[in-house]
Amino acid sequence: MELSKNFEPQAIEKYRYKDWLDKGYFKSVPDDREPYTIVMPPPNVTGVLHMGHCLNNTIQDILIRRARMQGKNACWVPGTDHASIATEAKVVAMLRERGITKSTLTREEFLAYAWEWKEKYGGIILEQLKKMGCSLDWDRTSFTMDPDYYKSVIEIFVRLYNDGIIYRGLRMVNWDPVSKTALSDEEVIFKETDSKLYYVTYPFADGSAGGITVATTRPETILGDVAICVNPDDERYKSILGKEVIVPIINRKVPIIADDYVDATFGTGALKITPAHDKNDNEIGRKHNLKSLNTLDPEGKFTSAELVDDTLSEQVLSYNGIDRFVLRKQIAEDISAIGGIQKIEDYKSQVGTSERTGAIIENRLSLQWFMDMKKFINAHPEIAKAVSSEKIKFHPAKLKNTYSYWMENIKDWCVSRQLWWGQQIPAWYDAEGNFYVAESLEALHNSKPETRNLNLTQDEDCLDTWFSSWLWPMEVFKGISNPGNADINYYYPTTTLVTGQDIIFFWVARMVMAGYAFKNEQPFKDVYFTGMVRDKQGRKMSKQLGNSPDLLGLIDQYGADAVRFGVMISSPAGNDILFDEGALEQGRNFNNKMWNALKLLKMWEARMADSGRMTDDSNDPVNRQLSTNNFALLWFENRLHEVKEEVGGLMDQFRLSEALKVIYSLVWDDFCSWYLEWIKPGFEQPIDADVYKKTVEFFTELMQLLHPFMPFVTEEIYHLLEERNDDLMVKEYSKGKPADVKILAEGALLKNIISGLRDVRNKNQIKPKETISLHIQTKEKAVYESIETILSKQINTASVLYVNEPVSGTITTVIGKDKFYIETSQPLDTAGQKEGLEKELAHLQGFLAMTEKKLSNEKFVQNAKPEVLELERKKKNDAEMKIKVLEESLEGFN
RNA sequence: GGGAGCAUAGCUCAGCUGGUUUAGAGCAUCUGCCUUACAAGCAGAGGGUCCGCGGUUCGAACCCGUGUGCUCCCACCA
Repeated sequence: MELSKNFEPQAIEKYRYKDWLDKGYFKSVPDDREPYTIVMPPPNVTGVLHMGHCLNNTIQDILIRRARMQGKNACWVPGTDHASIATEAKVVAMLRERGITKSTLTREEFLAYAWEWKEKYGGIILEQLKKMGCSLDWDRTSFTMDPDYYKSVIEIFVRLYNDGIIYRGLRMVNWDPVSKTALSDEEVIFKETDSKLYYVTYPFADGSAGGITVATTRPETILGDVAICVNPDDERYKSILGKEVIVPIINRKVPIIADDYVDATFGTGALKITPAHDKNDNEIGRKHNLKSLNTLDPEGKFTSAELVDDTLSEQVLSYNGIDRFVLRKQIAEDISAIGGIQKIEDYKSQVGTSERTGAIIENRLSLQWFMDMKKFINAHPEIAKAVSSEKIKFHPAKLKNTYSYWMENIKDWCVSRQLWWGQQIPAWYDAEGNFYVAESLEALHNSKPETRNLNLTQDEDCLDTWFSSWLWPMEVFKGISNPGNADINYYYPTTTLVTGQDIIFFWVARMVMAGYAFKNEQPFKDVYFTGMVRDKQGRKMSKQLGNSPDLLGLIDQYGADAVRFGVMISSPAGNDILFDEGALEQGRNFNNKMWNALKLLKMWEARMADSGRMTDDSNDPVNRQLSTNNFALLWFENRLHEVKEEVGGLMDQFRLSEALKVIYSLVWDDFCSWYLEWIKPGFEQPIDADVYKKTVEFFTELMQLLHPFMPFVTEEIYHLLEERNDDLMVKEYSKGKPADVKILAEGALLKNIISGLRDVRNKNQIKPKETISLHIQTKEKAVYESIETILSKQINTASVLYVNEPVSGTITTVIGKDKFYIETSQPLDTAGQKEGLEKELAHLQGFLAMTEKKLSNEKFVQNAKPEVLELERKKKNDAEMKIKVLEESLEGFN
């Protein structure tokens, strides 16, 4: 078989994925094995794959593939989220392009367009995940608006309403004027914004001179002012408390009131009160029984509709329909024209924006549905404890605090959204404004027959997306719609959740709540939080910066395995990862390295000597090979045991990038650079069949160990190494064995000596092809017996001899406790060598002094643990011995 | 304003219970090699005030205090 020069991923990935799929390896049904369950955080139904998904899903695939290979029943559930705001915004934009405005459509017409859009673009991202090799159980693909799912969300809403947890109320909410909906507090992101602080004077109403000056960033709300508020202890204003002032332009008389809330040190110490447009003003307004005058419509444009008690001038009426930010400047100018502006300062303030649309949030008084979170949590005390008690483990653990803090300071959740795409709120209103909550109109009529005669209309609004996604780990197994079914009983609680720490409140915390409240059980055992994927300079990936790489392009260019390697190699849990294409290159190179090792083995296979040919003839090259390779085989076998153990421990602790590093180094360094070179037969010589067989076994084990990280290349090599009837992805790991530390130490010594002598060759400019004669002066000749042939091959010696005295005319070096003399035809750099030995000696003398200082410290000898003390003595002895050897060697130069 | 975390080689990070040969890895850099698997490679090397200061200890990258710088979360004084 002719293997390509380099690993060529494209064709292999396609074929391998299809093969796995066809064989049903991704499928899971309940059985007797231990389940390992992951529910994928459902991406937005119209989303496309980006680096965040890539990282997140690679991690999940690694965990799920490992669990599968451990013999567990691995189940990874895919799906998408209807993502009401984001999707509706996209549909609205699509309609606008076609010249259709949402307001001209009925709800049914709009939803028809939305579903059409969902069918067309929904799930693209799931197809893209296949390219990454994700081993998802596609038969279980779920969507948060599937019929059963929809019903479950409604059912939960009704249940919570009946329990008195969900209520309807007129509250100040976060209003997104772009999508024209209320938002929960979590959906508001505060951003530092440059703005201006306007100092506006309100003249006294009684005509007396002067007035009161307030500082405001929002002149556009002035027409809704109902009072001016100062701190009761503020001496400057005590005398004018209770006086009235005139609101500029609209000429409304408003009182000067006092409230502790006002900070006398900020601005002028006087605050204008606009209860309709600010949360705190609203509070003060309620306390002081003030009117609330709304001056902005749902789109954030001025409206005078509520200003019925005022005399509206032409000027005020002319503001109607003007956008809030245009109006801000306009009103500032108009007040300035009548001399009402004292000064304007530059000012930085935190401005709330919509998480989805980026629009600046307005505070708006509106009737919404809320969930009383304190009441809800108090009804289920496990919710607050689950994370702090580590019943649910967070990785990294530091995020526990974030979770607890949020739980302890939780506020009511606004669950209604003024959108159509989502679960419509199951509440019906009669003509008198009474409302009824039920799972359906029919259910309502059945439970309350008197409602049959009423003319009822359903609430137009739908529920927050997170009010459906919080049921995800349950409802993907029909845990709400069909409780007690075989799937939910088997797969729930799920094992691990992998998600971004940015949605810890939105989603993770709420799933914990839902799990305990509706299933009386935690939703998952471990949560692995990923950080954010940033670019090389540490900037967030964004469309504006253009630093968001085209993932599918990268997969085409480097291969899926290389991309997976690249995102995993430096991404400890919870840390942001800096995306660097160099890491992908490293992954691709790694593929090639393994591919070439495979090619080497295939070459050997073609020239393999039959084991049966073994004779007693020690001159037979194959016979000789087996005995000398004995050490290499033993050593690598034990290295394998050691690393398997180490990797297992790291994976259990979710230290995935470290596990990958360890495997990478085992494959590249230990297997390719050391082991394969040690057993490599001489030019055109055959390899012993047993050595070859063993090597194939090692290679197979390496591929198995690496498989969860790089599934395609490992599966391919697995099949190319030997004819197989099974597949690597479902090959169970064998039980680990303890490593023999003595063999490992010998291997380490051998590597040390080889490196040391190669360094000597390098420094003395001995060409690689030039052979040397090596003389070893050692007291423990036995140590070298098993490694001599390997050593000889690796540093290209003509002969290895053991001596008891220095050999003159050679290059001397000291490694460990032994002296090595290299005989070469090259002219000797005596001075250079002497310098090298002196440098080494100085270093050792420093080291010795340090150990001596410690050992002569009585307190150290008294207090240190015996093993520490013993180690220190050994260090001292070793150093002394080496110094002696070095000094002897240096004598040769005098 | 409140809280959490971080600071180790040029970069990204390990360093777990304070002692493990006077601090490790990968990438990058430098030197030498087209050695019959691999130049996307091989062999080797250099590179550190473990952020500053103080303390605890026989012993500190690690513990404590303090300063500085950065990151994140929460709150939102107009």
